Amino acid sequence: MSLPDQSVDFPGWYQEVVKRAEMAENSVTRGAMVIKPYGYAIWEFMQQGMDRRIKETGHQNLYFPLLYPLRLLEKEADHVEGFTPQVAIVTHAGGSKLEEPLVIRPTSEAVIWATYKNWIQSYRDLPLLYNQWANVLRWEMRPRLFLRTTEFLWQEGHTAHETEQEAMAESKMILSDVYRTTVEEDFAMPVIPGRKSASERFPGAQETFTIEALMRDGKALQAGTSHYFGQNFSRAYDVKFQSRDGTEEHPYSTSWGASSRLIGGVVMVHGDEKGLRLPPKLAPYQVVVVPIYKGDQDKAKVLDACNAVAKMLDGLRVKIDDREHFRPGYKFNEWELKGVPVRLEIGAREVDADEVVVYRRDLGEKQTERLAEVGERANSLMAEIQSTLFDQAEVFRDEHTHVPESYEEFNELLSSAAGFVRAPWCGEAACEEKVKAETKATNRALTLEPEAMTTACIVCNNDAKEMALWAQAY
RNA sequence: CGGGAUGUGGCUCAGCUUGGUAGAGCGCCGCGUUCGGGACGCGGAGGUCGUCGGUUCAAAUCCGGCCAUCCCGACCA
Repeated sequence: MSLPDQSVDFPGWYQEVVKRAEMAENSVTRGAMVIKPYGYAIWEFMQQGMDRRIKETGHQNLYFPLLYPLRLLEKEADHVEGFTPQVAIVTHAGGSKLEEPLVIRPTSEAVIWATYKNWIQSYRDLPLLYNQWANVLRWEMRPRLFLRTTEFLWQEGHTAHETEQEAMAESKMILSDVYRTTVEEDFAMPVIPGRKSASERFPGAQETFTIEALMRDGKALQAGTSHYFGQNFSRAYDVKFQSRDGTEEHPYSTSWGASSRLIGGVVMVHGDEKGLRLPPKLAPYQVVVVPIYKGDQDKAKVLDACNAVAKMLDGLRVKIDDREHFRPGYKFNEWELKGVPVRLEIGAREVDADEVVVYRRDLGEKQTERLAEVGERANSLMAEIQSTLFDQAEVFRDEHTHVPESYEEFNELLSSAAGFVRAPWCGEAACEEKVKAETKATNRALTLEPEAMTTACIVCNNDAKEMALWAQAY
């Protein structure tokens, strides 16, 4: 009945929570999951918040096909090299072999740039600020629910710009105004924004920006990435426009994505020994009302009171759990497992006294409230719980961010997945490889803007060029 | 794709060593008693024991092939 201990078996705990909370389960298709209604509802609330911000920053949604010719993927050298190992290819259809194989999109730069070629002739056609919500397929050896599955859901933005400055500004703006705000405000997950080192960059990108979050097991999760491509894709796909000066130029481009993996993140950042703890902004039910009665004489009275209270919670997502075949204690445990932020308990005692028992999942505390004030109280609790979860995660993150003095200490911290480790780096891939081989940890992010360094690389002791954030990662 | 393990009702597993009528807990269905932190009693449904072959009078059990899944490594949102 109880969950595996987080500190003993974190992967087991995660798997159990996701299954028992009815978020998702493994499917008959190896590596691909079934997202169940409770998990999909969380995805929809994430989607709403992010979609709103994408549109507020001037983008429009559109949709490109799931399949596109393999030869398109092959046009950008780094891009194809990066994705080939994970691409599924359709070779047969309509009862015969296809003349030209089609890839199932692992990402859509190829098909989009092959199309943008037709849409861009003049600087007057720019910028193109488009986004799509889609599923993508990347073959996985070792799948894990939400975190790593062969098929996953995401949004991918693809923009084209007149100038380098404009494209660079776009990719940074998305990181801060869409990803960081969505993840921090809606997911209550504090993140560290940064740049990826060359080895961690998206295939084909000149610069990749990231937001990194810390899970409760001390491992990092990349929560969203935004890429600056320069002219890589416009050159590879032969897209040109006539500039204000009349010259012919390749546009500058970006792409950016965040996926259903974030749902795994919310589990691993906020979950505890009782299960999920959902931030109110993502919770399918923000308040659950549990009626408590013995026999039939109290039943009508109590249920009436529950309905009356639910009406006072106008604007909140409320569930009255009036199932008769479960006792209250069972329901308490179930809704705590599912992470519902607030539970109201209403029995004959409360009805007679014009009171309600209020349980908050974030702190695990019960309080008795005046019935007349429960509407107002529930509303203020939503904001309180949202910020408490963020604050708790931030304290955890800060307590698990280390600045080692020596390579020995650095190695020990990373090997034991003690959290984020800040340490100067010379910029050489050889040092990243050594760290990965010895500790399993990778370079998660560099400071958003490069800063002048006067110290030595923690790994090789040569002059440091960057301050880097290191961690084991999902 | 390399190394290790496992396949038995929906789930978790026992039974296999020593071949002989397929079991438990949870879940599910019915009835009743319960109901303020995961209730209990009684009755019931549900399994070609992963698969194909071999040995044997007889195979969940012994032998071999295949398939699948899980864990550990290289890849990844």
